[in-house]
Amino acid sequence: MVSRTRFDDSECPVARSVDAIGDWWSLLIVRDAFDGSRRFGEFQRSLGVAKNILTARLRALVAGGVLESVPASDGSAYREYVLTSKGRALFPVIVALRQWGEQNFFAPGEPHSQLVDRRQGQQLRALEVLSADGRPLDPDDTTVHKLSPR
Amino acid sequence: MVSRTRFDDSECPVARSVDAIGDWWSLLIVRDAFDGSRRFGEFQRSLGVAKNILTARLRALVAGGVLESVPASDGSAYREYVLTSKGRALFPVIVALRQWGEQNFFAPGEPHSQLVDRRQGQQLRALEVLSADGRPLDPDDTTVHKLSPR
DNA sequence: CACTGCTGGTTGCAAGATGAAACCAATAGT
DNA sequence: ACTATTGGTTTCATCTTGCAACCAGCAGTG
Repeated sequence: MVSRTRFDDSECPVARSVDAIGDWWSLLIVRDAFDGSRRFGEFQRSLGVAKNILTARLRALVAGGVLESVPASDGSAYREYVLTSKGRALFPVIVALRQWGEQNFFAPGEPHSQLVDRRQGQQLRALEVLSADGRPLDPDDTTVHKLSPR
Repeated sequence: MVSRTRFDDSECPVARSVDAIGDWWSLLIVRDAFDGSRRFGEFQRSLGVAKNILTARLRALVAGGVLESVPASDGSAYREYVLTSKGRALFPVIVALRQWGEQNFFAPGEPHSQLVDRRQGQQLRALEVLSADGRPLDPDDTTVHKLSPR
């Protein structure tokens, strides 16, 4: 069930990422994990996903090294699912999706959950794609080089 | 088939984004669009996806305002699919996924396609999540506020 | 114009994925 | 000791996916 290369386009890092995450539910699981969810039941109630699906996705995320299963922090005999460092590295992905959603799918003034800096309670700065020397880049300012050697 | 709210968690911008994109194929279509693909056949050859699936995804992306269908630029009677401004705004999402893939799914020195600054041919700077005043933020430095009023 | 191949699809069907619900074992609370 | 909760598994009906065959409209060729 590790399901190699659904997208055989695998010299592209985007395709490998997509393949590693698995599906949309998995991404929402990761989002909830960033937001503090750790237990099976928390994910299930938060997402409203069927339990068999959740089971499969959690297992896949653990197998893929995005989550790991650790003994529960409250001393009970249950287990918890926490982000690995690889999983935490998905932070910019989630933030990018969040900002795209905020900017395109909410009417002005429509309420929505908001990700804020814990220190100051402020909204985050919009992500910027920058060149090596710090210039902001549009899509048109970039090209893809196929198969770059080291 | 506009398929509203597969994820009823829809006060969350991440969920709305995910719902708007549709599925992984759609995301790879968008990636190819950033890389210059415009024609049905280009997407199909590049992705290796079944034609009926590609038809459905292109239609959904057009319906969702991510792509638009315009007369072909080469004077032929065919049509092309180009990113709208909403679609171009997905650039940070694609870049974030690409960087995550590069950093986690390629052995050092393993060749992969690379996104570079067209001006200087350099790799891009890694995306950073920043606070309003420009401090780099870890996941732990942030919290989600539910249902912020404007 | 006739012919031929490409482009951009549609349709039908088999196989796989998904989701709801029932069931269940182990744990925790009382 | 009893009961509720947690974290699943199993079953089954349904939806989605993907392959392959087919096809209509365009484009280039003689």
